[in-house]
Amino acid sequence: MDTILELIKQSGGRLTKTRQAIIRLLTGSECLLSGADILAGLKKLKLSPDRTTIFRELNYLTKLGIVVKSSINGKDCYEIQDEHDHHHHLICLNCKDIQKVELNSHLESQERQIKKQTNFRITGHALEFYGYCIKCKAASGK
Amino acid sequence: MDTILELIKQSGGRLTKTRQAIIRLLTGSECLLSGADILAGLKKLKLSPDRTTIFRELNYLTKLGIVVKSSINGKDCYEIQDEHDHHHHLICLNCKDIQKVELNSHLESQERQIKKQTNFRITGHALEFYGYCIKCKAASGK
DNA sequence: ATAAATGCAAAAGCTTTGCATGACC
DNA sequence: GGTCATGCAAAGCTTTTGCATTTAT
Repeated sequence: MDTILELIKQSGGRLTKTRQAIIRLLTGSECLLSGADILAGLKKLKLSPDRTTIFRELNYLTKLGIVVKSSINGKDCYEIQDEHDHHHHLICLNCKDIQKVELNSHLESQERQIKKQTNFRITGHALEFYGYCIKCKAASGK
Repeated sequence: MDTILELIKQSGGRLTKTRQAIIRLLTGSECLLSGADILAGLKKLKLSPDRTTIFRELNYLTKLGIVVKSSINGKDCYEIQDEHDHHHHLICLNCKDIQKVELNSHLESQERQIKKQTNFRITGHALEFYGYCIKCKAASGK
């Protein structure tokens, strides 16, 4: 958290209320948040910035590498970049619920392999499993 | 290809020109195609259906399980569902180019593990690596 | 003949841009 | 005081919906 604020100041950014609240929301979240999720979270904190501000902020944080952006169901979703918390997501095709899942995966070694083979510089990855959560299994037609 | 057409007929669907052309485009494609990509491909074949038709068609094929939909850069992208061709994607953050990559991955066994642990019914997954392709490495600020 | 597919117009979501105003350091 | 951040209005892009018409079987 402190390193994040440091990074922002270093790059000439300011520590506004909204910015700090957004970072706190993302840091505290167990899962991916959309622009709308962030907006809802801020309202609970008695902050009501314009949607424009949210998106500008999220793009700003993405460019600084503080958050990671991914696309789910046509929406941009964001989460804090954290080398140590390595997880992925289960996305229900019926209720659109997203849940976190931990994998003891070999993705890191595979990334190294890909780098060698393709010369592509990998800066991150997203792994999403699609299907039906417990509640929606019935609705899925088996 | 024949099994696909069979599946469509069985479910009461018709084999229209556009539908067949879309399936051929997706079957022939090395990579994920967006709605706009499909539209462009059809124009080359002297077909110019409305955008609406494309999206309706892609949703239809998705529901039948013939194609798989995923979200990339805020756009819905589609590819033919193929159990045997198991690959993933490298997405350049700069030029948005998508390239295919083959992984000798352990994802299948991990899917089984997740099923046990969470009771989530997994029907598919998407693995995307983000970063910078060879051409764009320079533009990325190293 | 019947049900499915299409085109067109319109709207709905989500995200971005431009510009003037206001806030942080 | 200068630069960064914000709000508002408007536009952009992708996708969806409704309805009347056409087409495949």
